[in-house]
Amino acid sequence: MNLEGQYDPKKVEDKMYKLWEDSGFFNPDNLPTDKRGKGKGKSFTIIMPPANANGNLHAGHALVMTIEDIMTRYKRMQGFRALWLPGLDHAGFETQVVYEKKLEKEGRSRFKMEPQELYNEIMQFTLENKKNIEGQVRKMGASCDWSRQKFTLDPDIINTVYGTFEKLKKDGLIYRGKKIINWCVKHQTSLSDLETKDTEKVDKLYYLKYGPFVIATARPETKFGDKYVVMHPKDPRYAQYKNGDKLSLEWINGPIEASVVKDEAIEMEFGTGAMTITPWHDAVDFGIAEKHDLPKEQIIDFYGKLLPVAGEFAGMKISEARPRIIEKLQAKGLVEKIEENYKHIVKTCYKCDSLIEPQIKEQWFLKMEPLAKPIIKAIETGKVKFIPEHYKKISLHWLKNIMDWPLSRQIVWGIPIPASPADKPGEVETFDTWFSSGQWPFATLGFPESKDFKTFYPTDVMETAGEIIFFWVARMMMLGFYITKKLPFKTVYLHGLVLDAKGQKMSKSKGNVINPLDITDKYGTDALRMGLVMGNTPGQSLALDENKIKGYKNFANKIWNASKFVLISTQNFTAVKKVALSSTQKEHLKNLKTLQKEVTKLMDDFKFYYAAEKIYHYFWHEFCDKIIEESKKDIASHATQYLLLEILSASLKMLHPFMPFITEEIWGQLPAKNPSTSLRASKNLLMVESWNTTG
RNA sequence: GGACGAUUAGCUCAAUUGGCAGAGCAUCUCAUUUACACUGAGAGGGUUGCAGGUUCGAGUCCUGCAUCGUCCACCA
Repeated sequence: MNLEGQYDPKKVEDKMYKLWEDSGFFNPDNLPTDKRGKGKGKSFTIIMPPANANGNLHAGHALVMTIEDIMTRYKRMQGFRALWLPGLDHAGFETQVVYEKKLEKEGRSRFKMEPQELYNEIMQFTLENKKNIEGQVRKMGASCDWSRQKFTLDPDIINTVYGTFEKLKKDGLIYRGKKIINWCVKHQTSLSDLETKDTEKVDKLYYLKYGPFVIATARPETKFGDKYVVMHPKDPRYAQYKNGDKLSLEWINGPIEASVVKDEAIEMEFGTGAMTITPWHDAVDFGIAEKHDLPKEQIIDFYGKLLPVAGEFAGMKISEARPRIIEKLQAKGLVEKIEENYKHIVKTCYKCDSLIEPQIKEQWFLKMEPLAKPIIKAIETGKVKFIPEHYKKISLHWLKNIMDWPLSRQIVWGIPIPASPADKPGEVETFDTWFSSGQWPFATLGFPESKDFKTFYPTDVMETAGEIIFFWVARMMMLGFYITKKLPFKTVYLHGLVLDAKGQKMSKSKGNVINPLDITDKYGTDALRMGLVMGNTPGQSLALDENKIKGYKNFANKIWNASKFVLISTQNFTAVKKVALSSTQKEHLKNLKTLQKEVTKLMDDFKFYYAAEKIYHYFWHEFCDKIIEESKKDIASHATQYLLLEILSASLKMLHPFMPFITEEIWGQLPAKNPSTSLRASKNLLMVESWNTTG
């Protein structure tokens, strides 16, 4: 009897993980083939969202590991050939940003480094993190198949990515366009719309005299080249002006000739209802210029400084130039009024919060509409199931309004875009990192020829954060379907954010970050896993309270002690053919079976929070508080001992997906295979035991 | 401006899809070494955000409103 004292996770976890890993059962090819369960050797696949190899495991990862491990262990016990394929993402821009911060601390800068030198350093950094994260994933008890682990920069993955790019090109879906993009001046790269965020800013709104018109602008520094004044065709105030009218007027640096353009894009209510356009530095203006075939001129360079067109202001930064330009305009009597406290929304870089400067740049774009079409249909006809369901609407809305995807990033850390005629010789152009991760399910399984692809694709469940539904999930569906003609997964399960105990978003600046490894150290992995799954409905954010986890540590100890009692009390238990159960005992077994059915259904419905609660409640308040207490009256009875062993073993099975370490440890100490009960402990690991086989 | 979610015990959340509103934590009372004090027995705590409607029956379905949150599109 080794169940001494209290449950000590430290004595069990590392040892147990090694035992599992050495068993080879994380690899579905090694699973026992004599399964009788529901799965009967069918495959079950989850591709792990590849963790960014640029830091440590955070609470969100811990949640991913917990939910996906629960699914995988459950299906494995049901007799499926369960594959959970782990991976890591080079996470292009994200990682480069992390590394740049590191460089900054060391007083260095990426712009003073040779691209290859920078690439090599980041690779080194990434490989170190990769090792780190692999250890942390193991610590969470993840039963994933390490032999199939993939990294987004593996040669075969890169090949797949290039193959997709070629095919897209051949089908006319890739084009090189000179379009307006989001430019981060600090990071010196373009960003997709998803990589920018909106920030409210208070500025001044300047009303400037532009010939007979008054135009409102918050950005006078972009106005040097403005030669078109636009108004709504139905605006009665400007009825006298016709599209194409020319007029001469005095502007910032002298007289110019301007033309009138009429366009519905103008809001009559805003400002004066008339505006000039700067197609190079504003998305709306760009659209108007495209529509009317107007010339576009760059005013601000890629470092945020004014170009020679600004005359005396050339070379100045925006912040420096703006007040001086206004001074000059005031001196010329061209400022009608200045509205203070003008609140508006500006785009900022989602990493560094600096203002996005829209720029026109030649880039690779992917036409999304043809890719989105079949996915819209698939979602509408229910070919893919969303959990929770409302993500269906969210996805459809996005897909139906989809924009072309700018694929180019001006960073070294990533997969280089092949044969890229970059704007300047020597300029780097790599794929947006989501272009490679968007191909993850089929790329990791070795599309098109490998046996794995044929066996495990399409995958069963894509479990990831609701936050990245557009970034990743939608794109995986589009690229996956485009390449393989099949949707990459049948079910999308989206979890919410993990928040701190007060429901606040965790952030380094707030200092409320909960490190899952600290929790594991303090309370054990099983307790953390329970804390992450209990009360966690899909899609909803979860407040992670340390007290809650402490409660599940107590539960682990409860399991430990109850098992101890059962094992000590049944030391002399011997098998007989017929067990003479009392009617109460029969009732207990019947209730157990009912519970098994309920839990199985809840697991099948992805209601892990509810299944966990059922088992928890049953084990503690039914088995421990009632059945064990009752048993003390006639603990010597054969039937009583049989009942205790039966319920204990069935409970361990149901608990295993949630609390794998403690249940496996106790399972190993149950009496050896016994023909009169369903116990068959000595040969098999619990992780490959059959899910429901009591009675 | 559009969409989506949330609103249930002091706190965090359930309620297996229309059938007796329930858990954990917290609080209070009792038990005092029991397999387990990381414990046990019990108690208090609710007009399910508001106003209507459908129904034998509504936390659940319908309509409107309020508050909080998230996402999308945007005004120079």
